Amino acid sequence: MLNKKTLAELKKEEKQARREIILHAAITLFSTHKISNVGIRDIAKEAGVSPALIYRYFDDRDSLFLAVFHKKSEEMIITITESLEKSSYTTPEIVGREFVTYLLDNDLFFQMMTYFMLDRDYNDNVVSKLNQTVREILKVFDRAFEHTDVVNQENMRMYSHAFFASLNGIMITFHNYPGRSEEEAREYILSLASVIGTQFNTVKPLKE
Amino acid sequence: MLNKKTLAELKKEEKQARREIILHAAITLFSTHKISNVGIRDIAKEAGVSPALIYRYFDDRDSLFLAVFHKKSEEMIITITESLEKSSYTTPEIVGREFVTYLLDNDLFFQMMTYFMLDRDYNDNVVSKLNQTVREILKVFDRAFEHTDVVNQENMRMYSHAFFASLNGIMITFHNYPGRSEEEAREYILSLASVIGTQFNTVKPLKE
DNA sequence: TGTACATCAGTGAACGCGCGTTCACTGATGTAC
DNA sequence: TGTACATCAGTGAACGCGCGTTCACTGATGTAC
Repeated sequence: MLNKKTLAELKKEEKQARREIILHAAITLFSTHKISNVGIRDIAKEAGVSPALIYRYFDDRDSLFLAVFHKKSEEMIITITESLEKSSYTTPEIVGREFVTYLLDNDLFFQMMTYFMLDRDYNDNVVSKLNQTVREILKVFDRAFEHTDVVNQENMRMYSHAFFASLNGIMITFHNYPGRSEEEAREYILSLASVIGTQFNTVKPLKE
Repeated sequence: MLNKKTLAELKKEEKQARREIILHAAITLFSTHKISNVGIRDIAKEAGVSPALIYRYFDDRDSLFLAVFHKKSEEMIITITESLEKSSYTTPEIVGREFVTYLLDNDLFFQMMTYFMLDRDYNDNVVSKLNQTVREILKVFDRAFEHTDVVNQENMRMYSHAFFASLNGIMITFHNYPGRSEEEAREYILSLASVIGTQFNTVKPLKE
């Protein structure tokens, strides 16, 4: 009986392991190629399996892509959270620089985020998991505004959202800004993130 | 002689007119479908011509798309500029609301802007025309900061860029935010734009 | 004015390629008696 | 322990579709003599 249970568990773990292998292959390719240029055949080849096998582990292409995004999001949240916990206090500017630095150093997470932000016609299943992931990301930002002197909770979330969106915008707008080297773009983006962060350090109330 | 000249001119105008017909067909389709779902055949059909004909007027698909973006950008710049000239003074908050309102009312311009911002592997010709267009758009924002008390010209442009990028980010991040109706999303985006605009009305200097 | 030729807009079909997904099948492992 | 059957991971090829672009061709108009 016990033996049977263990075997079933091993089976399950094995399946999970194979899923991870496919995910890992996808991540490898996404890191070295444009996401939209990576196909199921490529991932299968990289993972050393047949294309058809992928459909035993993922419903479809979108689900696989979303799984990668979810995985990368979790990594991001852990990294940023740990990094912020090291310092005794948190300001929007600090969170902003931290987040943007992370985006610059982890292009894949950034690419996946924009990929899902812009091309929205997924099935319900994908959309609902996507929301969950986005909400988790936003929580990191909410915390940056917890100790500012904003009137109420609702306002706090608005500032947090505005800040998060602004940083995304800076990345999207200037990431590939032409005529600049990668290093120059990086510097400029960090400067702009500081500009925004500074404006948010002590938030100004909206006109009533 | 004079007659000949006129005929040549008419010929040229005629060619320009046909180009416009194709552009107009593209705009019609882009306005009612997702940009990435509109193909050359669709545009040709809408314009009432053969697909092959389009290649007499545009180098390739990207060039046609870019021409649409350029046209829409010019419209945007004119509309915003005229609107701003009506009021006696300009603040970042006013420009911000104006711009975001325009984006919300003119989805096509917004879609094209993000389309070109994210998928950057065009040929040199397209890239250079794209830059030109983006620079023209940025000028509108530079003007919003001309009368703020920023130290120097270089700083001014940084604030202008940060502001522009922030508004884009708000649109991109919350345009399709799920669980909200279109009207709710619109309200929320305008609120966030105001939050950002307010922060920028009197810009705070960066730490030295 | 008439004729031979050049030019060029325009066309529909075809090329060529990519890609998500499915199909029919194999082979190994597990299960029931 | 042995045998018949079920289950299921896994496969390579094929399906089906879309789509940017080009090809070979037509027909009208302009040009030179």
